[in-house]
Amino acid sequence: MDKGWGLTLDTSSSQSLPLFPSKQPSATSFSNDRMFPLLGFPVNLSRAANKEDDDHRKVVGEVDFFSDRNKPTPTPSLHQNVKPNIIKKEIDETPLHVNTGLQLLTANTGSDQSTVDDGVSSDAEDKRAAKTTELVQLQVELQRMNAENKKLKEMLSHVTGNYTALQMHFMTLMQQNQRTENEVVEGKVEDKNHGVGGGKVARQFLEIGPSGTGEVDEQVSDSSSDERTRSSTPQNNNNIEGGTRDGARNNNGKHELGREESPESESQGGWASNKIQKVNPSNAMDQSTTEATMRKARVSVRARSEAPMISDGCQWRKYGQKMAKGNPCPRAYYRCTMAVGCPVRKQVQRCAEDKTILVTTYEGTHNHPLPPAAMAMASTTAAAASMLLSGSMSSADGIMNSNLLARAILPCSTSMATLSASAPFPTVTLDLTHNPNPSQFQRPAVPFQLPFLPGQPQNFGSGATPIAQAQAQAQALYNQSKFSGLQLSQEVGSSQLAPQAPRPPLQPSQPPSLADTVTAATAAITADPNFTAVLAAAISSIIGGANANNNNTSNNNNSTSRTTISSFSGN
DNA sequence: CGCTTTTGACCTGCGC
DNA sequence: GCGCAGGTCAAAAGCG
Repeated sequence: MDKGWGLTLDTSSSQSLPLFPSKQPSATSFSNDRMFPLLGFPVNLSRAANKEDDDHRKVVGEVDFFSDRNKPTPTPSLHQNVKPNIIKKEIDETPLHVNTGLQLLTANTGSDQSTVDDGVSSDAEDKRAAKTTELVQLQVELQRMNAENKKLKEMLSHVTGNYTALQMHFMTLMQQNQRTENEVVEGKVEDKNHGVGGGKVARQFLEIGPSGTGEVDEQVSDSSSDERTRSSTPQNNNNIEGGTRDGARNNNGKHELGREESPESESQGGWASNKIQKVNPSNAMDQSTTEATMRKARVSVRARSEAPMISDGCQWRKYGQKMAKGNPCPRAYYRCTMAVGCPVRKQVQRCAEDKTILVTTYEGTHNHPLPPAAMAMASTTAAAASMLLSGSMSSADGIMNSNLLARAILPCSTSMATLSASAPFPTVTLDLTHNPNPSQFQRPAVPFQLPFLPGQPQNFGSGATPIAQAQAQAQALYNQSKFSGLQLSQEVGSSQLAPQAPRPPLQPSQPPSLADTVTAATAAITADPNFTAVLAAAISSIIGGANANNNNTSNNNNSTSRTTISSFSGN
């Protein structure tokens, strides 16, 4: 189910794992307790018990020595010899334990007994006996709750540890993947600079090999061997002319060699899924299969926008446009131009049903440093792809992950995450076209904890607390999104914001106007690359998102979380 | 002049 | 085998 990582969290129900108990109207309620860090776990750190204990003291005729409410009891005669100061001192010297009001009750019991000792009537004795019995019961209950509390904390610690390990494992995999891609590109550039031919032809020559047989070229670094393995298909053995062609399409009618000159098709596969299916069934099959699946993963974002293309912080170059069947709007193909050989591509097309909806589909991982804004989207796509593929490869269509993903995304973005691992390309679709919930819009559900410095280098993979980084970023960027997004919405509405037009600096002081239309706001938010940071954080902090969702479940159910498994057609 | 966009042609996979 | 649709390429055109 979950790749056997040793951590299974069924976030669909909070009953199976009582980590997050809701408020209970018992004498040991957590109602006045502090929230446990990270997960909102309630912990009773107060000396004085909560309101119920307070009420209980009133019932048993106790004196509240911890407040200014030291009023005479209803039976002052019973307390005339009581010395509050002495009792308070006694209580203060009583060792305190976290999560318990036992000592207090014990002290109060003693005080109560000392008070009752002065009484002589049988009624008083009966009452005292009843109170004593009740107090004993309360003490037992408190002890039980203490034990349960301790167990819960242990469970929480265990789960947190597992989650941290899982998070680090995920980040390690992401870094390795990124490093491999960088090595691939660097190897190509190095080969190209060595002057064997030049340009595309040289690269093709090197990648195919001097003989043009598609065999492994010794001049190419080991890091790129897998890509050659992918391109060195049995069919490539027939492409003898591959090494002599002039860079145009080869005579064999096989365009795959011509695509080899496109590094993105190799390192990431790009949209050229056909190549991936030609992997040589050798011992590299297992590795390449996983990588190929990784390369095929897509992240699609549906958003209302009047702009021709959403601004995601990257530089794109349009390399093609096609009319897709069933859609009068053309589909544009872009590739990232921020670095030579960046494998990331995206498709942009308007929805046929609603032309105000812009569908942007990303594939691949950047192999170069990114600005923070672009980092957000890159992290989002990478994390979403990894999340999607981790489910598609091991579980039934990533149902579990789809739940987690949607739960993580939805509280922040009011979007609908649709995952499809059974489609030709495993695709996660973030539908941002639904009406946002104002309450969610204003308050991120992810429990942000750390301050965010916009100027700080953002490295999702190196920090010991990547989740905290992501959360912090999400908090800050989310706030920025609320401002800059609305600011952009005005531009969109007035001047039809041009794609990739330089955006004015953020103006946090500008008051957000939630009275804008939903369409304009969504379009603006989507156009703002900062928005994607929220998604990145949400995906990265998948568990946190689940917890947040869990909290939402216990507090309110106004989340419009909806997870569906569908077949993404790409249109 | 260099970069980007446009656009027609080509290639591949898939279904019939 | 043929046609269709998706995806890509590269020459030509456009633009600053």
